[in-house]
Amino acid sequence: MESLNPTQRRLHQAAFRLFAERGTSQVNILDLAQAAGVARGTVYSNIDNMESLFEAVAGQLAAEMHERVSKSFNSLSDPAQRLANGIRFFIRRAHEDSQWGAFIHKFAMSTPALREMFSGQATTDLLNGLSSGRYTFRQEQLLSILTLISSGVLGSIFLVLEGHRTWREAGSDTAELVLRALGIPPQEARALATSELPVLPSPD
Amino acid sequence: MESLNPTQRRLHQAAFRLFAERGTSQVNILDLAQAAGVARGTVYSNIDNMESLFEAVAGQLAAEMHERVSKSFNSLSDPAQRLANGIRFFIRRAHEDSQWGAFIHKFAMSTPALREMFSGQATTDLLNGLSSGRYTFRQEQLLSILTLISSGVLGSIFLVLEGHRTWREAGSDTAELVLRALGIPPQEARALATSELPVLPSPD
DNA sequence: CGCCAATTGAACACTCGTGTTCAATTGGCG
DNA sequence: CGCCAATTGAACACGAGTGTTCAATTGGCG
Repeated sequence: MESLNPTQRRLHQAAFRLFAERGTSQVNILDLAQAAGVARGTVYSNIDNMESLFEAVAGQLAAEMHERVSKSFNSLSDPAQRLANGIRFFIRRAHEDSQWGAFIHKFAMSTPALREMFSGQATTDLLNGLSSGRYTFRQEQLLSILTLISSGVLGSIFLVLEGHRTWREAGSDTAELVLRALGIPPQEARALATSELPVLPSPD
Repeated sequence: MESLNPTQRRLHQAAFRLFAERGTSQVNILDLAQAAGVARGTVYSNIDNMESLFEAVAGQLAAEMHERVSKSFNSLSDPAQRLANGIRFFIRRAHEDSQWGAFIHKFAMSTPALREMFSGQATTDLLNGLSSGRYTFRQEQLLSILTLISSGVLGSIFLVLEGHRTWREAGSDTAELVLRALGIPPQEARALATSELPVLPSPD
């Protein structure tokens, strides 16, 4: 992952936009060149192929989001509050940057870097919450729970992108439902899910 | 939706298989012809184009599943038991017929017929359960709940297809978590989610 | 100013897929 | 047996995209 020159940066940004809007298979070299404001020849001399470009873009997005969420979690110790906030961070960001949302919604499950972004932090938090008695579930269910959370967040992002719900509604609903599923009492689940949501820290 | 002659039936079956395995954009006419054991010319004289073929296949699948699930529900009045069974029907079937599972997982959200299959029955059951006091959620949350259920089932199907969990585990976990999210007491949620699951009735 | 690396954009040769046409073949049925 | 509709498979004419090459142009910098 060499650092990028200005032309490569423009290509990556344009690629991100096009992938988000159309999906990988609908983006060709000419589109990319035009979107980046660059000649076709320049594309070939700056990237290897679409596939590695996609991996690079997805990896960058995953790393950036993971870092910002982790940073925000430094000041939170309660696993349930972290989970409620994590869920809402993703949903709010999808609303604030619909290209980001569309990209996540399309590709979150399709490449390891993005899957990891979703479940990495959550896994340890779930286990912490379980051993501290905050959650009540059986440990064998961990994978099913992670899946429900990831899928649920993606579904909510879709809802928000389509305009069926606001990010606040979708975010707090999803967080509340997940917490209830994990054994948090309804009233507390609701409080955690509707608490003030901090600004996501900026990356380095 | 004219009824199909034998050649068309073979084409639809082959298309179903290929769509499930590769996704729509990776299936071309020649592949389809070979998979159906038919000449390329025969394809063109039996179907209009890939898109309408896909719609037909998806519509047929949705109608068949919807009918079978509805039939099974005739003998169940408890909305929570219906929901637990509905969730597990989908997950078990994905296991028993992995092509079916792959098809659903890829396309469940991409065409109206399949979306309807997922949420049609569930909507009325959720509202019944709410007004009968079986569930505790706020009515504005209905859409978020439907999304969580649909997404969760799809995620579980993926887990089962990948071999990360058995259908029994994924099915009962998902049903249990959803019921808990809806306010069913944990112990009862578990009982409903692990109850004997009837055979899915055959279509007409 | 003049150098040099990067960019430009046209031209090529290629692959793969679509959709059409059509003469020849097949096979089920009266 | 012979008819006729369906199937076959090859041949066409396209269009779209890939990846390469390269002479000409640009523009930042010493």
